[in-house]
Amino acid sequence: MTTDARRRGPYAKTAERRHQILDAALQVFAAHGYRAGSMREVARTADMSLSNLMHHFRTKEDLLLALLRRRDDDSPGQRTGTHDLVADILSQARWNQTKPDLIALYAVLSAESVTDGHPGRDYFIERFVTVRRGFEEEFGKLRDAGRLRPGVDPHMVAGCITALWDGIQLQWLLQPDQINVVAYLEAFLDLVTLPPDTAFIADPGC
Amino acid sequence: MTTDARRRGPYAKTAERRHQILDAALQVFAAHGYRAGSMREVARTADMSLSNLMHHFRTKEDLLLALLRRRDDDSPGQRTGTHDLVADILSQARWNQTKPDLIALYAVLSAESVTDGHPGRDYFIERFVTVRRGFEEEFGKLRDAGRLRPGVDPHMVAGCITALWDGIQLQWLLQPDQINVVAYLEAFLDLVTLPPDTAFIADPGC
DNA sequence: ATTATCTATAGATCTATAGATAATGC
DNA sequence: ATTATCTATAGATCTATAGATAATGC
Repeated sequence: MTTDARRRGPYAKTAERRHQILDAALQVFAAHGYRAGSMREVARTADMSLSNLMHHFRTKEDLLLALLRRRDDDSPGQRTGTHDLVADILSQARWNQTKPDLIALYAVLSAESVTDGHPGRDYFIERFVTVRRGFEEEFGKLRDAGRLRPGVDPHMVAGCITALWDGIQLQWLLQPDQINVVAYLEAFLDLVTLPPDTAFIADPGC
Repeated sequence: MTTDARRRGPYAKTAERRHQILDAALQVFAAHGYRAGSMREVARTADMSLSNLMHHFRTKEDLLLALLRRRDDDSPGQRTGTHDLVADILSQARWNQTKPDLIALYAVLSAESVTDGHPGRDYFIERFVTVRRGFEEEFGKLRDAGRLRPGVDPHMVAGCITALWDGIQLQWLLQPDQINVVAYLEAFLDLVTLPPDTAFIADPGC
């Protein structure tokens, strides 16, 4: 009844090897999407045999889910920096420009995930819920600090900035030289927020 | 030297047949994307043999491009209705909810088009340019009519609404019951525009 | 002795073509 | 006689497994 008592577990280098594989998968799925990206090419990119790849990740679906879950660990935490929401959003957007592969991965996979039987669907549903909820909370704080333009609803702003951000990054991926992601986000944030000092001026009304 | 003088051209029913095929392709590519959607399944959906399908569209790429180009003909013209831009945008958004297949097709293919060697890439680049330019012109008119909030740039609004619209539709495709596309668009438009009558009140300043 | 790695291959696709027959139009 | 349609198949994938050998750890 002892469920596999004599299991040894992964060797010392295995964690690093899996990390290398996920790096390769990121490249391949960003460049071709999940469906068109092949396990063979991931293996080739990671410099190993197909069988060895499939020893580490038993199915293609396992590989995708592991890749998606990794972001939630090693990404720079989506705005952990200062206590200024607007500045943090813009600095995250600036950082994104340095990782076009990562942006392409999420743009391509999130859209692909609406297709029939896509294994990433649940991940992206949950991710959108989480991201919107996080923004809503932070914009709520901003409103409480009197820094949100009157009448602006944190829930609406949260949904809008999530959608706007993804949408404008997609256009940027197609025309990197034509689209200034940061400028669009800044213009939108300017619309919904008030500058820190105006909080005093705005209150009395005119 | 006469370049094919004795060519007869397509038969009477051929145009309609091609239209049926494009309907099938819309279903298949919306449900699976371009790469994972197969010619076999398009043929099956259109109730014909694979070879017959490939007699009408010689390659899969031809089929995709024909499908993408068709939209520009038979869609309701992207806001031709009234002379009120805001109302037209919202009514178009409402109409979109009745065609989830069409929305999925464009969401999935536009993102897929950023992948290596995707045949739809040029189409989507041009489409985004056209859509943004159209919006910029229309929001420019709105500004000239004094209906744009002061300081709002038509170019920026054009880019923002294009991105926001696509982004929020993607979230709607994943969670149709949670996401109200029209409400988000309306909230954004409320931010950038002034109600028709306030134009008189707003001018003098306070 | 267990894990990591390899070569080889099974079985299921997929796009595209070859080559035939049926339907349509000059 | 040309176009529309079919069955059959070539050739190139792809995921996953079988079964062997090399490396690591108890």
